[in-house]
Amino acid sequence: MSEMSKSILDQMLCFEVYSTEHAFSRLYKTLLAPLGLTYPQFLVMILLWENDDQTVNGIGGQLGLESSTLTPLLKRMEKSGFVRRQRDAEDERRVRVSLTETGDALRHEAKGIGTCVADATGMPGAELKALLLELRKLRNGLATHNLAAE
Amino acid sequence: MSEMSKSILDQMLCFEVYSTEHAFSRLYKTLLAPLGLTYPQFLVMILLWENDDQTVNGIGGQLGLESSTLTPLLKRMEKSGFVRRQRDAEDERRVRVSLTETGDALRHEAKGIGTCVADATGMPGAELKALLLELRKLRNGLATHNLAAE
DNA sequence: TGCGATTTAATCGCGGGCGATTTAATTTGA
DNA sequence: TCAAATTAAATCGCCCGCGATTAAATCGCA
Repeated sequence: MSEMSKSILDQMLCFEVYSTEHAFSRLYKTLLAPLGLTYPQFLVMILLWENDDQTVNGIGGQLGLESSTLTPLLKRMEKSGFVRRQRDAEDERRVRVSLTETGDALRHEAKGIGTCVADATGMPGAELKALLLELRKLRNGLATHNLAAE
Repeated sequence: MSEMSKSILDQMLCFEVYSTEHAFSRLYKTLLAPLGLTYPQFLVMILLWENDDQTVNGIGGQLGLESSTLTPLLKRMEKSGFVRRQRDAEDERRVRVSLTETGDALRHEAKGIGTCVADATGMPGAELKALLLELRKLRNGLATHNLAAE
């Protein structure tokens, strides 16, 4: 596959990214179901565990999600009892999202998940790390292009 | 970042895959909108352009999608006039999906898209190819694990 | 032969995901 | 000062994605 055209390469790459994401999603679904979290909800939790009390846009910026996606998602998380949503007193346009006791405690139950997934990949840490960096490069390239188009 | 734990690595990797997929999806959306296709619909078209007249399960197997996802998607594609859906006379359980004239002709209009995306990545072909192989490895690892869990 | 098991799509309900639009709060600047 | 521009979330309609279930056709085997 050395004389492959760029466009065929792209076709295969977009397919790989597409199906790898689905594979991750499926794996996480089974691991997260006992905790009562979905995969995107888990990503939000990771951000909040790292840095509690963030705005909707703040979270959206890090995950690349619009408020039209996040608002209903956060409402479901609120209903599940993991987060609180309250208007910022300083700036009433903003909604601040923060962990409840339950949400904070969930951190410990989620402890083993990462290692479990890393093992499921069947790839050594060094290789995963290299892949991570390549993906970041790719994403930055695409993001730059998406921005330029506006 | 050399003494990173496997679970942190996993967190970052799943995030990268997640957001890279979204970045691809957004880019394709803008490119495909003029053709009247969505990104998953485009993936189906690629399969049919390569190999016309496939069953729902055949397509689903290649894309990793369930009939519960494909049936409505294919119905929308049929309504758009790109494919035909008809019961297989040999085996009435099967539904065969085939290109219409319009769908086949669309192949030419989609010509430039691959190159366009490959350019948008801002990465040289060799690097993309290497990334492709790494992703395939990762996906196969995850898929194997998902199967083993059943 | 005929009946239970299997296979194939379709359906349903729910949770994402986004573009376009709306509403409300804040900022800007004439 | 105060009206226009901007910003933050929310809402709406549509498309995807899956698990669970269903309906129908086929297969397999006693």
